[in-house]
This record gives sequence, structure tokens and C-alpha cells, in this order.
Amino acid sequence: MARRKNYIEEEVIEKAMTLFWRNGYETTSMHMLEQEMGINKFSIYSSFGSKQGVFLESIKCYKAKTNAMFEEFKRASNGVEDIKQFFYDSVEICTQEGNEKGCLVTNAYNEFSESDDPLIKEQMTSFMDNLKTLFIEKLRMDSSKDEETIQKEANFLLLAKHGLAAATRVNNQKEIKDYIEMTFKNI
Amino acid sequence: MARRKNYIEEEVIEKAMTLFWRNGYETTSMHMLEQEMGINKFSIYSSFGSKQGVFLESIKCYKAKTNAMFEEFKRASNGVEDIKQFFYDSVEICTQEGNEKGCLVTNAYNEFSESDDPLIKEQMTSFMDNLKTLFIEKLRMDSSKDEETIQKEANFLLLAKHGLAAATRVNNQKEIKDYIEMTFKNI
DNA sequence: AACAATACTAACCGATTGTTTAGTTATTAA
DNA sequence: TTAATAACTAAACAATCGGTTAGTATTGTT
Repeated sequence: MARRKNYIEEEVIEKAMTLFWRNGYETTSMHMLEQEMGINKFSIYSSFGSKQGVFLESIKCYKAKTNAMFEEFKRASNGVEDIKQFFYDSVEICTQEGNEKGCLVTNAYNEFSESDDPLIKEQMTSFMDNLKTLFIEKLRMDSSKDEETIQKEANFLLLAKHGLAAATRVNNQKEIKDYIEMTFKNI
Repeated sequence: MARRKNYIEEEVIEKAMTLFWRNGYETTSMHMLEQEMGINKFSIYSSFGSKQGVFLESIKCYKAKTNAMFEEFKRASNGVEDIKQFFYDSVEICTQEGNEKGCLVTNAYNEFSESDDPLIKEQMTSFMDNLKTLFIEKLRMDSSKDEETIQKEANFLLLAKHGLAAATRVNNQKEIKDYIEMTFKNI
């Protein structure tokens, strides 16, 4: 009936994700998105509606990308050891790629800390809440831990992930390893 | 010889600092600075040269503001316990004020992670390096620690400060306390 | 071949960014 | 009192922001 798109939405959104991951939300302009996605504004807007829309899709893409890791994390049953492995995997995922640093969501979580956007904030908090739930689940595997300790440790680990995100930006491999080991020293 | 300024640079820069602290660098526009500082662009530019200039002065102001805390930290001689106290003081300083969250420098350190500005980056890294040196100094007070451990722990604590900055943004008092206590359990 | 539907290019929109400047007002030294 | 100096107001600057749109190219259906 009509002309076909000559780009694949899944493909271009992955490139957008990379850009957001590297630069954050505000710093990434529509012009930069045009360049990186290889399509022009019209196509971007007709496919994703707005810059916010592109970002929202990018987060979905990020979640899909990290899904395998998350699934493995969910399936695992070694308790704290699994969380540590998850930390190592989180680092791995951004050392194997280009200039992407930290965790896309954690980075954005910082950037959006209190300002504006409810839709985006919801994506962030749901990601974080989900992560915390998983932490708690793994921590409960050690039956010697009481509930209060588990809550404390889950909070600690969630905040430690911020430190980890910072680490992948400014520290080297060994320092990152040291940080993780020290974090889990008495969990 | 000529007309006198009817504002005091030290006063208006403190207001600028508050704004940068609350919103970060990019989000804070010259217009917002005009409003908050209570003077117009001409005055801002004639006093500080550029937005970057305002920010640089704001950092100096921040350093001055936190100087008392730092001096006390330097003077202290209880080792690790002093570092912990420093963490508590860092939290205190932003709960007593308005909406300022985290540490101005740590926040900016995140925002500028690798992009652009050499002058600003230098301010950030010098602040962080200085902090690390102080950590090491305190850690060395425990003579039972070997140098490698000290380096590891100093790195860990520096990254933990990122977690702390995040905590002051999204966590409540008790959770922050728990985070600090758990952080120092490992040291 | 003609039509309808959609994708594409590229220019343009108003708003806002950081920065500058022309014109006016206030202050002080002579 | 006057001339020089500097601070003020307010408008404008070019560049860029996110977003839109008119016009054209491509497609499938009839």
C-alpha cells in the first residue's frame, strides 16, 4: 500500500541506546541521534514520537540487552555469591563495548534524580526496585540472616552499585575488582 | 572614581553555588543564575567572565564552606573512625540546608565524567585526590595495615562516597546511617 | 496506469542556550 | 560642576535546542 521504511527500528534504537549510555540524556541532542541512528528527525519522530520516546525505547532495549544476565542472575541459587557475580557481569558488559560507562539506568537515575519526567522516573525506579527485590531474594538464601540485616544489606548493595558505576568511569580493572571484593567482604 | 557595585561577589557566588549544588552544571542556566544571584547577566559576566567562571568560583566557595569540616578531619587522629565521622559530616551538611543533595563536587564529577572542560575537571580531580590522600593518611594510623590494603581501602572509600552522594538523594536518614555503618564494617 | 498511503529530504519553527553590547545611571576625583 | 569611570538595564546576538511541516519519492493495490 505504501512505501516501506528503509531502517529497522530495533537496529536504530540500539544505536540510540549506545549514545544515551555514553552521554546521558540531556547531553545527547536530536542532532547527535540523527547522526548515530543514521536516519533524520522525521523518521525518529514518526517512529518514536519524541526524544523522551527514543529514550524510553532505549531503556527497553537496554533491559533486553541485559536480560540474559538478569535471567542468569535470577536462576542462580548461590545467594550472595550470585550478587557478586552480577556485579562482575555488570562491569563486563561495559568493558566489552565502546565508550559506554557504568549502567545506563544507574547513570540516568543520577541525572534525573528529582527533576521532571514521571514516565522516565518510573522506568528508573522500577528497574531499581526490581534489582533490590532480586538482591533480597538471594540474601534470603542464607537462612542465618534475619530480615532486618537483609534489608540493610540490600540497600547497601543497591548504593554500592552507584559506586560501581562511578568506578567503571574512572578506575581501572584492578581497582574495580578490589572495590567489588571489598564490598562483599562481609555480606 | 566610579560607581560602586551594589552586590557583594562572595554573597552572590554563594547563591550560585547553592543553585549548582541543587541542579548540577548543565541544568543551571544563566537565566536561573540571574534570578538566584539577584543580579543580571552583565554583572555576572563582568564579575566572573563566563558560566564556567561562575561554576569555578562556586567550587571554591564550596571548598571554603566545607573547609571547617575538612580541617577538623585533617586534625583528627583516630584513624578510620575519623573517616567515618567525615562521612557523617558530609551527610549532615546537606540535610541542614535546602534542597541541595549529595556533594557538589561528587555530583559534578559524575556529570563531567569524561566530557570537555579541562579547568573544571582539574578542580574535580584535585578535590578527589586530596580526599584520597587524607583517607590514606588516616588509614596509615593503623600500623597493622600494609600499604596494599591501605590503597585498596582508600579506593573503596572514595567510591563509597559516590554511593553516599546517591544515598542523600534517594534514601532516608536511617538508610543512610545503615549504609555508612555497613561501609565501615569492612575497613 | 492511476491512486492512496506512507517514508524521505530539508528547510523551518519558536524557545532557549551562553554571551555581548549599546545606552543610561550612579559615583568619585579634579 | 564637570569629566571620567564603572555598574547598571535591557535588548540583541548567533548557535543550538526539541519538534514540525511542505514537498517529493517510493511503494502496494486496484
